[in-house]
Amino acid sequence: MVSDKSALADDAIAAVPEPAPRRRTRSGGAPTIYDIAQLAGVNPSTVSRALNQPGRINAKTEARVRAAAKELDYHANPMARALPTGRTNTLGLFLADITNPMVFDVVRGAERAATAAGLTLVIAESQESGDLEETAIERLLPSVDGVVLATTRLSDERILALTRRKPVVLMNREVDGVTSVVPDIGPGVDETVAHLHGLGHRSIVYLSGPTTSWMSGRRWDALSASVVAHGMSLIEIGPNAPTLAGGRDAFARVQLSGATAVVAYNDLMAIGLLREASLRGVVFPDNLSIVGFDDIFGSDFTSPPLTTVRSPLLEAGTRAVDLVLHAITTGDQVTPCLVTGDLTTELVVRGSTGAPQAT
Amino acid sequence: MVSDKSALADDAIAAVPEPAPRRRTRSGGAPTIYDIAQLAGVNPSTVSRALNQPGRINAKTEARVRAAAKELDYHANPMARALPTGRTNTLGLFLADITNPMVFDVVRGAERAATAAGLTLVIAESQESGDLEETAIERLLPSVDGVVLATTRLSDERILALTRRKPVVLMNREVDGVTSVVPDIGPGVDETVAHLHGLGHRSIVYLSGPTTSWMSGRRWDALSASVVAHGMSLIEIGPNAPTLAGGRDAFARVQLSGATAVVAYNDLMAIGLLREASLRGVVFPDNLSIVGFDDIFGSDFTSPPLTTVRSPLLEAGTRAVDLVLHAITTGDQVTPCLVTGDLTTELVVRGSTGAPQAT
DNA sequence: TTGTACGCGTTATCAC
DNA sequence: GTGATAACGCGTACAA
Repeated sequence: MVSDKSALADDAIAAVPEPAPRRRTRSGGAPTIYDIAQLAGVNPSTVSRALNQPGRINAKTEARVRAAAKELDYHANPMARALPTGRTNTLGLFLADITNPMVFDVVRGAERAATAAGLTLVIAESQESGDLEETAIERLLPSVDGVVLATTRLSDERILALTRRKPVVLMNREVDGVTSVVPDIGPGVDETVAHLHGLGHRSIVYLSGPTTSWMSGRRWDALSASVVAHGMSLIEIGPNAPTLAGGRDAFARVQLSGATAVVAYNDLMAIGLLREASLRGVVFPDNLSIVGFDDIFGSDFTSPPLTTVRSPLLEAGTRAVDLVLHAITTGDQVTPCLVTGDLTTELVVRGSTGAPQAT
Repeated sequence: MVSDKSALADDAIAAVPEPAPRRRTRSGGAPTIYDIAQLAGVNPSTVSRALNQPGRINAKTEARVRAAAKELDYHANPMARALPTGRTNTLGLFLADITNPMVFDVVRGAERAATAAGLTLVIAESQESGDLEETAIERLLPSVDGVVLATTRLSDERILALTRRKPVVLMNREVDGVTSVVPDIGPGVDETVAHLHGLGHRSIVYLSGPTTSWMSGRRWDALSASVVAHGMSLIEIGPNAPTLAGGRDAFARVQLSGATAVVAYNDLMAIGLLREASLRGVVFPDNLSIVGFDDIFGSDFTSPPLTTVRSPLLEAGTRAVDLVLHAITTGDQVTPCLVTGDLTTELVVRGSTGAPQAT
């Protein structure tokens, strides 16, 4: 059920030296504190102390223990350690799609905070599948001290249920009773609408993401509000896959709509649309203006470069992990909250937007 | 040391309903088979069997156990399970830089193979730091059944040492005694050199990556061999950081060298150089031709689009995990080998290469 | 079919 | 300062 030999067959396989012998101790497993204890002539519990509470033990004994540990290439088993302590020193970051460059900054921010706290960050992604996400979380949850759901596709109920098992922080989504970090899209969206209005556009098409994306809904809401304030109109085309292909496939409908300005749910879609439109002879920004969200890797080297709403994703990732850490250290007794304040968005104007030219 | 309260202060924090109560059983921890046993009126070991060996137990008892488990929202603790069995059903994928789009396909390939085998893939990245990689591996190794090192910065010795602890498969690198998966760069490089030669170039500059990158050295070797065969010359500029910035920063030296054609260690560097050069007035491909490696996300929408050597990264990721799986199931008694055969590379010609124009 | 008892590697709580 | 011993949650021979 696991793998077949064919993986090893028929290829250009060059045999190499000796198949290194694994393991070197009695039980056949990795060296344990018992092995060290025996080698150093002390009690296993002394070994544990020597390694975890430096100084609180006879210097000579400690040295002997450390020497033995080094010789055996000993490494504490985190799982055995987690059993009595209940702590794994590990944090889980769950992503829906690791091939969306938008996660770069989230990961980096989370990593920075985790590393600073001496914790290891493990990343799992679900390929946009709620089921895969479900099982990944189920498997990993007991092995981590806390969790950040960066772009979850789970239902509100499932998320709330997780909350009762481990500290959970949500990103880019709000669920009642769950701590979450979501940048304030208001400023960026207002800038966008004002920018388009100033260029002469009177109507905007919103290319929405998946219906399971909470953030896609919020961006629509923010656009709606802002558009009204500017006396403009707004129509939705969607839902679409939040990918290059999703944007590309929406081109026909966009053209049919006669839109002069499109705001896409994210940069991937915006770029997908922009490239397909260019291929079909659309001239940017004369015939069409496009705005995306996230300011991802690559959004500044399309032709023309993409105007987009930038979010402080690195900050957000850091903040999310900090909140998990806080929940862990305070014994999980933290009031669910929504962090939004200084995480604001801004419009980055590039070449994909301009005044509509009468045809 | 872990986090300060400031993370929670001063921001726009909206308090939300009840801080959900965590945990619901005696010991204060997550529900265990003991809780289920008590609720179902059976022995803990019966619970274990009912859950792991469906059918091999009284149907009525099993039903009762399952009902109790569902009611308590029971989830087996993978760490406690791993202790007696020695298996975690988890694979580790280690990356040097998750912000390099080159990892997209590697991750997807690895995920596909892991999921097919019923295992969960956890990803860890080291931000190009050998030390961070070291500690991440140290922490995670005991918690996984096997490991894929996709772009490791570890020394040969350290890698070989890991081999003695858990099944390890290397990607994009060869180390004596370690199983590895490395695409055959020969064809792609030969095509590249022939392509440039055909355009009229007589000299090539190689923008090398970090000295810790094994693959950077191999690409140099392959270029050397091919260049000689074509009666061309080759010079190296480097080492450089394998990033956009690395390519950008190399521009001055490239210009100084008077090169007409540059082959960069990877697409990130190629794109960085291309963009900087464009900014400085270089006209592509008349003044300069650039070729990258990997065919990453975004390499097809630079101006001009990037000519690059594509590797079967998805295939390679799948293959690497299959090999780990094989090592696990056969009890680790696998001869180290090198898979290279059907993993071949090819040149993707785009607009960044052309005939050099006399100035 | 089900219960008993032990081990997995570590930490923590006792004595000494 | 150090040694013995009991958990931690689960799997599993072995006995019943």
